[in-house]
Amino acid sequence: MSDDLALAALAASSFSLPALRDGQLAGMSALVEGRDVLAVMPTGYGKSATYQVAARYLHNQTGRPAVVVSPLIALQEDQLDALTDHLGDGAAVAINSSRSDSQVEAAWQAVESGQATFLFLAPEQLAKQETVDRLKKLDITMFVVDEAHCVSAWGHDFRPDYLDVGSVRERLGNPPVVGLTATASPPVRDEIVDRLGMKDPLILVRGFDRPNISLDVIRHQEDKGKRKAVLEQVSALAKTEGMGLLYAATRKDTEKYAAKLVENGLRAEAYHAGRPAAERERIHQQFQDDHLDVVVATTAFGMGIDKPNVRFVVHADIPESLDAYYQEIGRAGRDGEPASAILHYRAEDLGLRKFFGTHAPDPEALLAVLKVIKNAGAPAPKTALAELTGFPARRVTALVNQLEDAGAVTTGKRGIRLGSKAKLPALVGRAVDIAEARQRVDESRLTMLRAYAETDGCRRQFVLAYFGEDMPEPCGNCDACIDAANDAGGPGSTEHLASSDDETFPLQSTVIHKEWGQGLVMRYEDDVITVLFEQEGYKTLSRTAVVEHDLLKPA
DNA sequence: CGGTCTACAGCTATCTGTAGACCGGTGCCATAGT
Repeated sequence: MSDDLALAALAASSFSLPALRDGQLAGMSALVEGRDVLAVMPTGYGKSATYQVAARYLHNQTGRPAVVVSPLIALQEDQLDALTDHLGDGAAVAINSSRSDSQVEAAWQAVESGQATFLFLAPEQLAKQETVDRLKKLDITMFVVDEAHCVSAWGHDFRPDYLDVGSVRERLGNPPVVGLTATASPPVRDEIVDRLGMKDPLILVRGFDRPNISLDVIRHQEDKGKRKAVLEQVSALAKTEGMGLLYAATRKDTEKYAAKLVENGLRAEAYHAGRPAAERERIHQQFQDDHLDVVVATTAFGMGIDKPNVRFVVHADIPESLDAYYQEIGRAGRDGEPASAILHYRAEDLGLRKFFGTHAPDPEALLAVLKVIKNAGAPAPKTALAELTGFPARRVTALVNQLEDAGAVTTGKRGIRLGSKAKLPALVGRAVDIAEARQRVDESRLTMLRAYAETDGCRRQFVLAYFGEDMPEPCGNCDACIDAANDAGGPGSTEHLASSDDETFPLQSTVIHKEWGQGLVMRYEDDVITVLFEQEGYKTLSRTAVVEHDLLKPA
């Protein structure tokens, strides 16, 4: 179509992209036509270009801007710089707490006058009604949510304003929405689609398999032994292979490992959110400039990193999910050259992750908020709820989110009001049920990480199945495959995958369990079937039991 | 939930073992005080 040609020409002339990759053009055309898009692509694949070219194209035609919701101010600044390079000064502006009042006003005027194509915001900015009102007048061409998995991972407790992003979109008159993320398993994808209120979205999943990254898991009994093994391995890798990342669960551990690595003669730095901003920036720069051998980091280090020559990513502790793990190891080997991902695993480390995980719902607090809303008799703004309940504003937001999930309240233009005529305790009950279901799903995601660490089958097949991708043959580039090759004198693994020999419940087919409801078949290994249920999360069933007791039915 | 830090007992060691308290990730933003 002529749109496609024009988009490709614009990508080449204004964004220095002479050739578009598979998926990019499809995403651009869909956006230009006003369709919602969810792009699941690795960093460096060109997710950003997809919406940027489309937004620029529409801006050229209409003079209207696009809004980009992005989680980190530092990331927004990087994007701003890149867009300024391509499109010139003033093509993109940002509104956040680092800007003075006059800078904020100038940014508004830049988009209102039609000069700027892009307006970047953190989701917290959207909590202000006047911001939403002013955005609405812009009649934006599209609503972009960058790092869209944050809607699922960060929304509920940590940055609750993420969960309101969908309702903001609605209040803006439902402009086309595009979600961008580098990693999302089926339940996370569903949650993004749901939270952002996407209708019949084009879902683009590209570049998932990273065959040049070898996968290894090293199991440990003792904490001491694990620490020693991590240090020895990272020292060896840094000396022979090149630079890499070491992820640890706590700030203190990053400091300890970094100090030991320096003792071993390596250029290593600890990176976590407790270090002063200037030091974090310095470490980041040294990393980019190849002046460090190892960055030892908490989860604080990562988003927006696109460095080609990271040769290894070692985890001293397990992350919270396979989604997080795959995102973190995906920072290795971007240049396509061989790289290693090694997970040091102790079953006891799951304890810390449970502690970090979602907290149990608090029925009394939920009821207190509902009572205040009911007594108000009119829509109540969040600030009023905080005052009346005595809870901090953030806690109110988290509680309201839980109530909103249950349909107990709705957020409108003037504030929050009851969304149901049912009795308050019944509404609280519903909210508690939903929050508990979420907790079960979170715990099952952790269980899947454990299963990855403990499987004897091909690890890449396991990971790809988790993301809903079928990989018929074992990869030959993970510890399980290499062990199997050594044992049997040939390639292959103990993995048993059902592709054609199990017609009843094929991979990715929908099944029904009488207690757990509808689910998606994710994986087969020996006698075990893994099914992802909406309310329960990942469950494993014995194939023999399924057959004998007729536990599953095709949907 | 597990790791680590602190206090103190034991009984005279500038020491060693251990019970029990305490702590643990990610970043917006607003607001108070120099």
